[in-house]
Amino acid sequence: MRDMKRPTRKPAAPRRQRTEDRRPQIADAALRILASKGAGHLTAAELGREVGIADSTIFRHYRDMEEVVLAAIDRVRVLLDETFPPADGRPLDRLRALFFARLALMHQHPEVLRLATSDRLEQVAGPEGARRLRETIQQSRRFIDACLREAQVEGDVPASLDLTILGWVVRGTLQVAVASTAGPRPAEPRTPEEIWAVLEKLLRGTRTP
Amino acid sequence: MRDMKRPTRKPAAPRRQRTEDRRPQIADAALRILASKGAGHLTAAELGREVGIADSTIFRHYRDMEEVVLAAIDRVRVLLDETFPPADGRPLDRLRALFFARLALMHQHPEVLRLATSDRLEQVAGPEGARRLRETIQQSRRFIDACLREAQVEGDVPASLDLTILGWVVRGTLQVAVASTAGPRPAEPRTPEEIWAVLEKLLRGTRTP
Amino acid sequence: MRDMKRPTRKPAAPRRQRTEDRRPQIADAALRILASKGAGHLTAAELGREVGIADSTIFRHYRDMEEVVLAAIDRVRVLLDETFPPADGRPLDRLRALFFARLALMHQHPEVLRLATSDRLEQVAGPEGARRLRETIQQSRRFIDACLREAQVEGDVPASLDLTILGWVVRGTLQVAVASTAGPRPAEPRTPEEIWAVLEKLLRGTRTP
Amino acid sequence: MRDMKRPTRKPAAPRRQRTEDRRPQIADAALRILASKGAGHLTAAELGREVGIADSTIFRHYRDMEEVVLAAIDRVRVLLDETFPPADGRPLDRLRALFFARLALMHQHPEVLRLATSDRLEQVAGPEGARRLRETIQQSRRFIDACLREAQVEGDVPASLDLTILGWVVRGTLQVAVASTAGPRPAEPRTPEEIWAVLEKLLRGTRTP
DNA sequence: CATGAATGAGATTTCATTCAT
DNA sequence: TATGAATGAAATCTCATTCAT
Repeated sequence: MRDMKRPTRKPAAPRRQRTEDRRPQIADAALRILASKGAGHLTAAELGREVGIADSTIFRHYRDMEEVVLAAIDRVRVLLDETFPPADGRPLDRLRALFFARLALMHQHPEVLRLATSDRLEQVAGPEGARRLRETIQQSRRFIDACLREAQVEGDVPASLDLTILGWVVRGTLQVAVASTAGPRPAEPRTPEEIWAVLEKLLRGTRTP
Repeated sequence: MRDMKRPTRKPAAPRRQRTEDRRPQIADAALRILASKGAGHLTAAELGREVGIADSTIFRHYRDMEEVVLAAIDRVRVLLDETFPPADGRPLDRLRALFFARLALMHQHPEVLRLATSDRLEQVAGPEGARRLRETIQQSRRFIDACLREAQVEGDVPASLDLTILGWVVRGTLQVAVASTAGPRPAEPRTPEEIWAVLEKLLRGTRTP
Repeated sequence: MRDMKRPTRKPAAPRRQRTEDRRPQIADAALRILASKGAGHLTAAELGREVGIADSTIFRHYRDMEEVVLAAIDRVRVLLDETFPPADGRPLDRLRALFFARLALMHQHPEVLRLATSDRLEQVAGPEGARRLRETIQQSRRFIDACLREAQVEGDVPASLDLTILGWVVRGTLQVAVASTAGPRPAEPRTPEEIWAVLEKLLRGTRTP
Repeated sequence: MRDMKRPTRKPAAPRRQRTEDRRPQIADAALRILASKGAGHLTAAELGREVGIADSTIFRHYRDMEEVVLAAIDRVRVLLDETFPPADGRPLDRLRALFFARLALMHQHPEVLRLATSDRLEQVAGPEGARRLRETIQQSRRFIDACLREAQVEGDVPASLDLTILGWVVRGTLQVAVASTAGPRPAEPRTPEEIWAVLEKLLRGTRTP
């Protein structure tokens, strides 16, 4: 009710498309709504409006709303998966690559940011969605921890520091950095290079004798 | 009135309490629900069930649901406010004090964690709630930045490192640490001392000559 | 909800009064609300506010809201009853007296107007209230018809005219006159004398040879 | 969505009709309820029962209850508009035509009577409905006044009589006549001809020299 | 006598979902 | 494939009324 006038009508996508084409359209629309208006606005009606079809048509392509959310989550998972760099090279370089790829992804797809950090989505997505989301997050965690472990072995990062906690530092920094630089116009923009430079110095040890 | 049909009224049994007592009970229940089930489950019915009163009774104590959420937010704000240490002492000590206080708070009140990090609560809380929440978050940011700035001036933290980004590191670490150690049974528990030790070493510079 | 702010607090009548005193206060308040805001706003809460007591206190003095409305109706009935002039004198004079008394009453108690003409009140008041209301209206009808009948007998009004229809003319004129001159600031005010003059001329026959 | 619990959905049996058909059905039902049971009973549930659809279905065809009432009012307005006779002919003839048309309308559509005379509908209808209703009433007033003014000019009605008050007489008579002859079984039925005959004689002046 | 707390019924409205066309 | 009509469940909120204090 609050915001009743929504004149943004999509350009009326060509009618009658195949399910194979509609499904990603709907999942993307869900992602967009999730990002711009929040889970509370992700309704069949809103979704239909965004895609340019009737709300009831959603259910020709997905069994129910839960499936739609699941599909949206899976799109995020794919995008996030693509940010994992190849397993070769020096560990801190791999970590930097992930860092850059994540920041870039969040800039191109701010929707993903919301999904990835929204701890509440779990409840929207139901148990299955939560599971998949957790899985993806675990994957990131494992990748980061592996990099750090190797970096300690190779002496790039002081071996005296608790690995788990180092992982928290890296993940936390990434989270806040993404949240602080994505979005319409960040208050204090920093380039990925600047951010990584600081983080790498911290990890390597910054004190010169 | 309207209809004049007055069917069986139940004897209205249970507890009677004063509004002064009920209001915090309701606000706390809201916080608990928010934490355990998410904003989507924060309904008057659920709230009533949690408190042990009828859903309609909620509205004797709060004008509407928005006011309930606002009250819940304010409880969080008070708790968070209390974690700011006095402004004296060395900057990194002040930072550590905040760090410990926040971790302790989140252990005692895991609900707060959810609220404080839920980016979507804004939509639940409405514009006013969002404003208050942002205000509190800004406050933390400013406190941390001030500590880091002083620490740089005093030479505890390398002056060459970008202050803003350092702030992201600290806030991020705190966020992830809280999320990783609060909750029912954390996978890899760490004491606040351990966490802070790592973070402080990173900030001071860990490389020995 | 629409109009939430109602700063008009009554001067806080002395607390603790006897039922005998409270009952008329409540009935009058009901009348006032009915007049100013309509039947839809006649709620126990509003009533309590108007009287200066709690809503639940209403039910110490009246069994339920229906009784309150009934009491309000009875107050109107009393007021209307007092407008019936004595049965002596010439019939058109008696009619004029009623006319004047009714107009005066409606000016002093505009609430009455609303009640008396609100055909819908019947539904608010329930069957009993409707009955009493009809009774009062019947009384007026009979009085007017009696006057007109005698006037015809005495030759003041042409005997050729249908008595029933003449009654409709008189009652209709009275109704519209009251509605048009009562109220805050009537668009085209007329004095009772002016109104009656026209009506009497019509009844007596205005055509001069 | 929110909860994902999807209990037994009934097979959703009865009639399917187009919105174009449903809207007038609903508006008419509203009119009927308004007439028979009063504004207090005009609820979505009652409306649905009257039309034969679920209450929630109302809101597929009208945005909210206010729109329903507005639609009902507009139906009345159309019906009343159609009772205005063409502007030619002698003024008293035009007046008689309106008189007859109104009486006929009220016999065919007794609901209209209630709406047209319900002074409290304004609160049910909201400001916009009240405005439209007032507009229609003004229109009648102006038409009647114009007829009377011309009739005075042409000498059909004594010029000495106050025009405004004459208008009140005519409108009042029409109101009471309608109320007295419409409805299930009027106590003292009169034909439109009989009613008009009396009124016209009064207006023209009945006294023979 | 007075009140504040409590409540069940019901009103409006939203929403996911089904079904006939 | 697409849709509009229909629906039951649930959410928010109002209100008359009861009861313990």
